[in-house]
Amino acid sequence: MTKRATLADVAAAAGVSRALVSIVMRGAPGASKVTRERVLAAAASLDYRPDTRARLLRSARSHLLGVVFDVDGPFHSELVEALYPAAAARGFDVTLSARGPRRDESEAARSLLDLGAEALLVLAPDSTPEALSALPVPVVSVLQPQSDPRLSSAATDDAAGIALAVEHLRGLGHRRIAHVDGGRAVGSEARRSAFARLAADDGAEPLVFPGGPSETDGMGAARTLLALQALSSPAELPTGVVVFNDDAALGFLHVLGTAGLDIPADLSVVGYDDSRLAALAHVSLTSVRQDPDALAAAAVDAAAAALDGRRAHTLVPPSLTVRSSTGRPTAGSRETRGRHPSGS
Amino acid sequence: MTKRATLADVAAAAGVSRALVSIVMRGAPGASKVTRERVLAAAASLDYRPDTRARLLRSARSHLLGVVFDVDGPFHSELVEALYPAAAARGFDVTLSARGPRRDESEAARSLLDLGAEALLVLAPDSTPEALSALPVPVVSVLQPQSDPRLSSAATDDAAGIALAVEHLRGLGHRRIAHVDGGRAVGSEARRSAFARLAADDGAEPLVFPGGPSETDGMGAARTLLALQALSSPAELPTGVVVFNDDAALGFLHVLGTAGLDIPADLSVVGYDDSRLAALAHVSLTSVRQDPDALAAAAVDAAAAALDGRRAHTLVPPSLTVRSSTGRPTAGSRETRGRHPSGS
DNA sequence: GCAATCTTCTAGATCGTTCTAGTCCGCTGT
DNA sequence: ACAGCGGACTAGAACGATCTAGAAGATTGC
Repeated sequence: MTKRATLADVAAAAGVSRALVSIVMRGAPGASKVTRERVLAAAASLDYRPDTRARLLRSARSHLLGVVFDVDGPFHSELVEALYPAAAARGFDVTLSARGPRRDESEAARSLLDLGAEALLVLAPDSTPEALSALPVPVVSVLQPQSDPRLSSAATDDAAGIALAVEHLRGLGHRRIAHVDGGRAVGSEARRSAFARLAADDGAEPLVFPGGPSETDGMGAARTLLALQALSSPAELPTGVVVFNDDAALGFLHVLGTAGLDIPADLSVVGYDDSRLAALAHVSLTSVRQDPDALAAAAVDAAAAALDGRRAHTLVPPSLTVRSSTGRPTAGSRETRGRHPSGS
Repeated sequence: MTKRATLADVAAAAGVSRALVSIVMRGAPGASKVTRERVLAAAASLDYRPDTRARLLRSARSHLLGVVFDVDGPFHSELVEALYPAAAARGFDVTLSARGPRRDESEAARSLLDLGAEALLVLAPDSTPEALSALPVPVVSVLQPQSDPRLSSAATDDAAGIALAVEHLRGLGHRRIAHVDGGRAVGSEARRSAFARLAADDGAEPLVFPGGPSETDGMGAARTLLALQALSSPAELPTGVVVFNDDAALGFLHVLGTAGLDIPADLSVVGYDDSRLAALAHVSLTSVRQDPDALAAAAVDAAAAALDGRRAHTLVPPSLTVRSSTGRPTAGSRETRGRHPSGS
């Protein structure tokens, strides 16, 4: 377990000063081509790696991005992984801090600041814009758009995502399309109002069921739908549903499945996030997919811009992953089999 | 955006030297009670927080633990969250680095070393023991037991976990119990041999289906079982199955469910990890639960011991979360309904 | 031929801590 | 009375990098 090499070691090996080695390692101007190569060779032979701690301590710019994420937030894992190459490509390092039931956002943020992060990327922040902008470094709200001029943001265009889902269903022939919303969850309002706008464009009354971000919320919405089904005429019932996210969609599907509905023959369901869950064979949920690489690039760019004093608010277009929870509506299929078939 | 306070600021405010403030902040001996309180009051009024970078740079012991985890590894998220309080209780800070399809273990480890981590906790390492022990700091293998004397480890007692599952099934009245193994996945060998030992104790031939860690692997094992079912007499078929992990169990359940089997009437299934998946209402899988707090505490203790030159190898007992994928065997239920009922 | 300029390089200060090696002071024991 | 001791405190070096200011040598301008 030998000690790691320092700038001074490399300098001695190459026969130059420490300052010059620093210049070469940073790729800064001020070194001739030949010495540059000599220094790099010496560094390589000593297996030199700059010490992040010392670099952070001294330099005004630390080039370290702090990322606050949820340990099991939907889509967070894909995004975190995409952030590493995106940051590296722009000359940043990345350090992570997890938020969770036992560790809140401000605590996670503080520990990143102590490590010297010069900007923070907060994935789906749950603090207020005031609290975020009070931090002593620029903050980028990722996955949640922000209008606050003191913050930056990089998020998916939720209106476009809802539109993709609705247009997919319309293209399949669905005419009555409902939305199960996200309650008071982050992003719920944007998706709900986008849905309402689309329905209005079509001249229809928007059909929105109250929901939420969790499986349980989806199950509640499904029970509401079943109750409605017992009262209304089939022509008024939706044949396609866009659910707030995959978790809720899963609960929604579960209740309808045990009630005997056939998916997608009786009802087409679209989720949101294209999470691991949606891809399971057992679930196979058509879902709106957010683009992790584009979001990561936009987030890092926003951080870089914020460090130069400019605020950026980027919206990234989503795509749609079609699986087997959506299909053409089969008119009247429910009547032929009775309203509450007791599937077992 | 005012600059953050330093030791010197606190020292000036309290009318003492920087060194004494340092002593007080670290809780080190060498300060009288009255000045200690005066310094703490000054620090609080200035909202002083020690700068991790400078502290790391100067002190031999950095008290920083680096954690390498999988962005979507089963159980990793729970464990990561449990690590924060466990480390804090022992005077360590935690910093994370994600491993994933696009970022390998050694790269993740290197970035932690550059930040000054004095020991590494690697969750379910995929490098060889040689590679891990070649790192210049102590390494703790978490979730995977190690026999290598150069490493430490903190893992769940897989033999006990398999025993819990098997005994649960036996207690329900199951006599023929099978295992779907994890193929070449981490931990598969331990669980398979534990299962074989239990079967041998019972005087039975161990019934092991080749599987793997993924949903697809579980689906394959289920098809093997269905093929066997078409050939054998019912008395020879298993009524209970212990699957390598929850992901595989999910695929296993999916194929059997679409083939018309009733779970748990026809077959009881136990998973492993008690992941978020298992808890979904849609799945409701009985599963072996690993204890995140106990594992986190053992892992941090192992790191602390390793820093003192001692190696520790801890096994933590698991528990069983019983859900609705297991129940009493209903003798002959399959015969009365035919072998391949076409459920829909 | 001499000053001005550019390029290449270096010495030394600096970031905010911790650590080492003291100083100062009051107390004790003989 | 004086060495010895331990508790409270401090000055200044150190950690490993970056940054500022400036020196040495080559090149250019007039």
